Amino acid sequence: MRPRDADKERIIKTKAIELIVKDGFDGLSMHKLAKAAGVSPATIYIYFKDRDDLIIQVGMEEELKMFDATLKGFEPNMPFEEGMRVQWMNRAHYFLENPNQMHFMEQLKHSPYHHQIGVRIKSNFSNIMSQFVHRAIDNKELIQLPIEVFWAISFAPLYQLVKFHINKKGISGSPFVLEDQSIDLALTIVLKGLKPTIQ
Amino acid sequence: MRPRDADKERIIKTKAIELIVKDGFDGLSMHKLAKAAGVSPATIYIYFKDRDDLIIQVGMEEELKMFDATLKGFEPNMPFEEGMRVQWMNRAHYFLENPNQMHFMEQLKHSPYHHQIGVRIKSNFSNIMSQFVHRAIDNKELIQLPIEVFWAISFAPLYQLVKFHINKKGISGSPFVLEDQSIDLALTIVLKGLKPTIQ
DNA sequence: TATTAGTAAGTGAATGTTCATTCATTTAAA
DNA sequence: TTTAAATGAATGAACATTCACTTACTAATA
Repeated sequence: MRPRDADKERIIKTKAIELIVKDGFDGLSMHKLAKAAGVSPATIYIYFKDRDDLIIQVGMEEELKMFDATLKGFEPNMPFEEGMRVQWMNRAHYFLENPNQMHFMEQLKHSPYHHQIGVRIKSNFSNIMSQFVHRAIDNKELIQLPIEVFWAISFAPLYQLVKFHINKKGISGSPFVLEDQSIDLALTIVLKGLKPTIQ
Repeated sequence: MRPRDADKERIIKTKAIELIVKDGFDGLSMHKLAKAAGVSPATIYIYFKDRDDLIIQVGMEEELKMFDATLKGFEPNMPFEEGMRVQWMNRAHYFLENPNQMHFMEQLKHSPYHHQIGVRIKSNFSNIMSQFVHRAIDNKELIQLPIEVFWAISFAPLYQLVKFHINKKGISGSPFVLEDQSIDLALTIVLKGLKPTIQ
């Protein structure tokens, strides 16, 4: 029996992300993808049931990779500030080193495919975050607040900064490059908002 | 001479947004749109040069409407906290009342169409915001920081909360409804982070 | 070790569908 | 009567997917 060429699945997935980032989901045709991957259109259907299955599989894989990267060196029982710093740096570095993946994930997140992806991954991840948040609240390192509010304040600013960086443009369309200094500043402000005021 | 039916352009634009929100840019076909709008496919081409032009025109119109809504009752020389509160409430209410538009704008923002839209609008808007921020910094109501960092911290959390609300799901996929109380709490935290600490 | 049978990988061309866009014609308002 | 709006059918390109076929590898056999 002839074995599968592991590279082929890899290159198909990679090129799919590239095409989607360049031309949107609109721009992902199976013929263009086959050509970009140096493969027959029929070959794609050996690895993926159909176009939707391809997009969903790629989405799930990327989501998983992102979570892995995010949680590197993170423990839910870390001191609050340290845990936040680890998460920020993990995310920032992963996104800055993988702009295509970040861009793809953002497109996916705002597309109708999103809700078909990754319930298992997400709930596992959010369990860890939930532990982290509740421990920090109990320890009076973090004010009392719903997890969604925590999430929005903690990470949405970082994502926005990375998006500016990836688009190479800030507000008003002026050139923008994200420096470590700005990441630090933003994190400091976020932490100041989230930590209880000492009386 | 027979005049244009103003309703027709209106309904084509509205249905385009609906279709895109439901099925993504992928799902916007001119035939489906024509059928949804109760119009011949050829009619669409009276109002719009082609599919791209339609998307871009709709995008520009929505961006403009959003900015108008955002700036209602806002003056760049307002006290910092008051200005922030006005902006938050304007945005929150506009998005919550126009979930389709919000969803559409978010899809657009992460698509390849985005960079073709609204340089003029954006730079006008960001001038106003820039004035507001610099005045607040000069007045010591706001710490010194780059405008992109300000933007990311100030508004990304609100957008994230609204997205949770529109998806009806928080992190982990648990049901979520955005209440005024959470908006207030989030704004309070953001302001605490942004305002200089009194020594 | 050499040969071969079996099997799934891999293919290019073909299929039928759907797509964006145009065209010849009709309709309705000025 | 004139003019542009409005149309349904037509056009050709691009689309996702399939199919009949070839290729390359494994493993059983001699």
